[in-house]
Amino acid sequence: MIFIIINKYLCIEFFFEPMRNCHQCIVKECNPLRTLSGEELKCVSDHKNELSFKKGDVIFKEGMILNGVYCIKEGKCKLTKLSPNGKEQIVKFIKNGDMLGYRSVLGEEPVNLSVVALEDMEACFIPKKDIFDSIQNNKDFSKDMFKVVCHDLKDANATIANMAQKTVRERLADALLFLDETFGEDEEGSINIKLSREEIANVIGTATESAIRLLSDFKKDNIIMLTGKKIKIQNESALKKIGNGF
Amino acid sequence: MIFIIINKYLCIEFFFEPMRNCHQCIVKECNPLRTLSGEELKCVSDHKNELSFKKGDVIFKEGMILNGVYCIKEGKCKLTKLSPNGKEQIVKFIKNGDMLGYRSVLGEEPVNLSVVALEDMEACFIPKKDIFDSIQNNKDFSKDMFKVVCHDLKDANATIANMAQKTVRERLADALLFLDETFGEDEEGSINIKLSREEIANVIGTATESAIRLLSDFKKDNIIMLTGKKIKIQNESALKKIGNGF
DNA sequence: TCAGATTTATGACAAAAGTCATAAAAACCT
DNA sequence: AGGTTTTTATGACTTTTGTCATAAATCTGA
Repeated sequence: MIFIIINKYLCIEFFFEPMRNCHQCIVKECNPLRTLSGEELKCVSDHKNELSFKKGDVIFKEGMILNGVYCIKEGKCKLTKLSPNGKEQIVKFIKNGDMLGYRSVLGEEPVNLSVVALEDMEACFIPKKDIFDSIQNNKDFSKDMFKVVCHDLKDANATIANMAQKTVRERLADALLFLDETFGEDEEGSINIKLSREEIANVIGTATESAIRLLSDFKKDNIIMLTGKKIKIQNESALKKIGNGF
Repeated sequence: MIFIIINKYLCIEFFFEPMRNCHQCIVKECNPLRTLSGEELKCVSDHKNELSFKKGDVIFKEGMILNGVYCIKEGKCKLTKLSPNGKEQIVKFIKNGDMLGYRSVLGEEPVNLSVVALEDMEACFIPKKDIFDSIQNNKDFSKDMFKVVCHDLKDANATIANMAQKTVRERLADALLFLDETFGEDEEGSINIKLSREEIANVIGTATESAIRLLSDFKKDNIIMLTGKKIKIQNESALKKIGNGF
């Protein structure tokens, strides 16, 4: 941001947004975009649209038609599905380096999940034409995209089995380990994502009160430490045992 | 099968297996193979391997490496995932016309599900090289494969939400509607697949006794008719209501 | 900084679902 | 056909989970 001072009473805030280009963006190295040639990347870079989202912003909603995919530079978001009974289920988390919206674009179907920013976010919107062009012309990109979707499908199948077969307590243990693994830990060792108890409940598919109660239980047993929304895992192996049904 | 009669005491049963070729196979029209050119199809046809499975046969098992995909000509099978607690979860059903194993092949990962035949089956095994070649050279095939995987992912996400948010009763109602929709009905209007109560329980993720009890309840309420393993839906709209939480 | 709103926490109770036991029915196998 | 095994069905009981109520803690905005 640059301040242009006109006189002692007037000052224009000038938002200087350098048009960043994809070649310098390290985030692309985390996802299939890494396979693009210089030329292909230039296309993407020219057509992309830089976007910012504030915490709580809805990036897209169930039922919408998407005209491209998002490449997440910064921030985290949740992908949720609304049940007929009105409860929301968190199906997946997306963080910097991930792509978003490819399921809908590649499947040529409307979006089946809603996406809400959990923090302030920076992302690039890439028109679907560029994605389809790259899939057609770049064998490695195509392969990588298949790998991403197939990996999602593998995860989803595992989640189905867990949701169906495990108790809420087991699922909570799994979820805490997953969050720790996925988002890492801050300086103090706490899981690097802030979720409300309600959101935690929506990850494991239970009532908010049940999630709260079980977190309190884990705390009592010195398995985790709770400080506001911060959660720190103290006894990882105990959590793993619980997650596996012991 | 041809009987070659040698003399009045000796008769050779000669299994005459005509090498069927893919061009004449109508099953391919049901899946992405439909997009293949005559030349591409010839490759597949030359390299394919015709296989038969008996009811109960294991087609492949969690953890295996697959060297190709299956195109199902006849019969149904279940895709299951084993939980750490030893219970099996039925994640998906496959029937004639469907492909099988593409998640693993396209994702270049070991198989994450076990597949067991629910009836006698006929299938063709297609080496992965042919699949990858077609993906590279045939834009339509590639698009169709993306659509299939993405659609699976969409379904899986919906299932996660249902498993997490719905009661066992609601899930059973959904499952019956799903089975009816997927496998159709026989002459008498019964759902065209035979599953044990245990398998039904493994679809919805509950104890066998709970599934039995709830089926009995539905029967008492004249929502379904039970004759052995045959299930006939008598009141579809009631099931739909239950599935949506009423 | 304080009032109101939201989130977290906990108790009491109800409902849902699992487990164990047992019996009846069906399927299977020589 | 008859005995054996497996599957289905049901009761009794326990555990898990959800719901409602309420209070404490935390956050938010003028």
